[in-house]
Amino acid sequence: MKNKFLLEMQDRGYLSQCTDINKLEDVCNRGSISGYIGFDCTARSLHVGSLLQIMILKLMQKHGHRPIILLGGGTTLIGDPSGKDTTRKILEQKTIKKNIESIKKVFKKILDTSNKKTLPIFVNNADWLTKLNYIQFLRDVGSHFTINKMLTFDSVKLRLEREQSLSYMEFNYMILQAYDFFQLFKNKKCILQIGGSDQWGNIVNGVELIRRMLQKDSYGLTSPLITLASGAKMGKTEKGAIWLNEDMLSSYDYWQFWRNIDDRDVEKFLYFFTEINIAELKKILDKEKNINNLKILLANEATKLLHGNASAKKAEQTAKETFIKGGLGSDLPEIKIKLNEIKKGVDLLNLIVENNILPSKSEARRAIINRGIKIDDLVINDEKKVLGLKSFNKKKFKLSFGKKKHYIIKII
RNA sequence: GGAGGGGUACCAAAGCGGUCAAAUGGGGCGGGCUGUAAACCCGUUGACUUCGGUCUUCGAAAGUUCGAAUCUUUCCCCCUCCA
Repeated sequence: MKNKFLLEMQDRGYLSQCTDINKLEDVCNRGSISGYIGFDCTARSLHVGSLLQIMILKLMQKHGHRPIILLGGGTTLIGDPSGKDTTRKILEQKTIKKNIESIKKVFKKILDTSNKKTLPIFVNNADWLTKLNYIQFLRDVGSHFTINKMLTFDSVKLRLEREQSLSYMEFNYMILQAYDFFQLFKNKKCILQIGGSDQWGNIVNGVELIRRMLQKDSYGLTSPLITLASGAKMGKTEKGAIWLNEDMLSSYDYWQFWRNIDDRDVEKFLYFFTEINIAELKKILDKEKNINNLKILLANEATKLLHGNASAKKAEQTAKETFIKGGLGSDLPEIKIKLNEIKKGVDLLNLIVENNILPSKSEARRAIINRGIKIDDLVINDEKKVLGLKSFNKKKFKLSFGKKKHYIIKII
């Protein structure tokens, strides 16, 4: 492979399958192309599970191509059955609109918005999908799909095999996604669709639809599904989802997420989620044998991409202060208590719950019983502890829950 | 439309009149070991509590009973087979 863009895709491990890699290479060699990736709008923020896709868009820019971000305002109304066991709840249009606005922020942060040639384009498929005329659509588009074939796609097949119901609504998802590609091909000269490997079927459908309706070539390519060494899904734990929007997860917590990656995933993630060029990265990996330094590098680089260099450095500094020196880093979440309140005495359980350190008093109590709550590194044994002025003589102290969650308590 | 099976905590799954805030496994959280890792070990996992208890929970509602996740009725939802 000679095309620089595709070569780097491959070297970084972004490449899984392509509908026609040789032809795509020819097209890329001839000049700048536009390619799109679709994103779900089911939440106010994307999480790290979508980060690889964003990295690919960024890589396109690096090599002079234009990324198109399709925010699935229309398809989110339906719900993609790929990889889902059950129908998910249907969102209201209003919510989806809000989600889209919120999600856009992250793209604007990560992607390059200064170069006109590769300026990202945002599209919302609600713009065309919600205007479709059912009969017309069935005739124009539906006629190109056979049920026989649709039944063979994994997204459908798996559901049926597992004897899980699949609504007619969801069954149509793949047609709508194919139609999205068709629209973008026609109106934005978008010749490439990229997606996770679970999207392969949907992407191929789009390529075929374009061929049938316009007799034109388009291309699809997928990135591998990220597998964690632990077997868990990337960033998908219900409780601690790693959100990309800063109002949902602070840059410090984001940095911590990368710092705490499984040893076995570190090298792979350095290729995936940093912009360090490959030759240099290889050198670093060759030289640096201390896995913890590599994790710090990963955390810094990944945080830099999303929150900027200053935030990354601040997070690193805070981590150093907190974990190495056992002190107080400035980036730790701050809890303020008024002087006259502390004079009256502040109930520790209430303090923990009111500041969302734990969701209920019962859990807070349990944490104390399990020796999980510390003040200035001293284990609290008394679940009825009331903090008064005598408890300490500084203006600031550290409240810790477990080994990793620390808070600054500040008296004002 | 007909026949049957089923809906239990974050998930899976047991319980089928009191000893059930509900076995067990997974996940989560905390502790130990370590390197802010993994593996392993231990604890914990509805809420409130003056730590005596109290309140809410087994698809929904109503009922039987001293007492219901467990029995009855109606309703809602899911699955299988037949039409």
